[in-house]
Amino acid sequence: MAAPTRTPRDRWIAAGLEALAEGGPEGVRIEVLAARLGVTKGGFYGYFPNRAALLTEILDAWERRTTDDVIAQVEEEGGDATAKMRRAGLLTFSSELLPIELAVRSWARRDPGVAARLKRVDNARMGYLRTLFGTYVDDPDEIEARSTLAFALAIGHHFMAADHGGRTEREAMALAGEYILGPPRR
Amino acid sequence: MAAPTRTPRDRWIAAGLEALAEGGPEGVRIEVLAARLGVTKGGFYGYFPNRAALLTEILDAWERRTTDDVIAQVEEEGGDATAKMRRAGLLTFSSELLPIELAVRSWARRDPGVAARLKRVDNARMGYLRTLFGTYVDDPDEIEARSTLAFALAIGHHFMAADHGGRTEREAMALAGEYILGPPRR
DNA sequence: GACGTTCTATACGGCACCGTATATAACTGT
DNA sequence: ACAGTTATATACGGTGCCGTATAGAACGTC
Repeated sequence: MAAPTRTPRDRWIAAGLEALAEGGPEGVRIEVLAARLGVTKGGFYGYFPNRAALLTEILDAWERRTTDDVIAQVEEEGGDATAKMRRAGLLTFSSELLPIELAVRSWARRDPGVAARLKRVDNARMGYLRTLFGTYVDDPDEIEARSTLAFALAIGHHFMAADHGGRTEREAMALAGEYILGPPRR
Repeated sequence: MAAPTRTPRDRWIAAGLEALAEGGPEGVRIEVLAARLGVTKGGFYGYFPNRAALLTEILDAWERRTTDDVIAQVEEEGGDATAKMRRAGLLTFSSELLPIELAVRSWARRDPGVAARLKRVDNARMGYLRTLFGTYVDDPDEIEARSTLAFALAIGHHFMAADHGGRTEREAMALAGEYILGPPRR
């Protein structure tokens, strides 16, 4: 009853996510995506009213993947709080999701809508962190300090360009991670 | 002997720095800068061969300000290591320099030349941090851990969107800072 | 195999910006 | 005043992209 859909909605969004990861929101150009999909933009405007709508759906897709999908996978695996934590971190900062995450974070500094989204996501993650630290740290101030540091480390080191004096970045991160996750001081 | 230079080189660079702070490198558009300077782009191409040259000089200016200028000001004030440290941090993350810094950091993820510059700057800063921590921490691993965490916190928290459970961001940062700068554990 | 339906290609007008070429204005030393 | 010099304005062609309008191609149904 119709021509076969060569390039459905999802493919545009997937291509958009890739472009976002590589070039930020400015890199998401409809004609460029079309070329990459081996298609012209003809079909695009059947699914989306305009470029802004695509960007919104790209963010929707990312938000879902980096929250619900991650949680679902983590809960499926099970394990204690620390194990879940580690797993959530690995999934969230996987090579697939990380570049998108960093692009969104930069984008949020210039777009209030994106900032609001990111706030939702970050608050959920910080809540998770506080819960975890709460299982072996009593002082609420220390819980907040450690959660903030852990989060800032996880995000911040991707924006840092420094070497680590003979150590690999991996080693330095392990040292810093241990320092912040270690047993309570007091 | 000539018409008065209404818009010298430096003004183009200054306007470029502002535009970079507000909109990233994509926001540095010659015709837009000209309009903001109340001028057309006519004069621009007398000073710069093209847009790329302006971007390079913008980075030059930023690099100088955020390294040499900061160091000079810090050294002029004097004081002990901790005082110098604090002062350097305040200057580096001043409301004037901070937005540029964050824009450059995002930019560096997509441009190898910018990444190389940022690496120079970050290495200098990390060296400074290690020296400071070295004055009251002995274990080299702990020095590296603390330096990495302090740096990641300083940068990372500007890319975070989370609230801090009743606390202001300032309070949370103070807690985290104290935790990482405090006396040695062992 | 003609039909309507759905996806895609093509062609277009418009906008924002780049970089060049050329003209005009503003000033200074003589 | 005038010429020489320099900063700026204006006008232009080119590019990359957006969004629309329209035509054609591919397919299931009858």
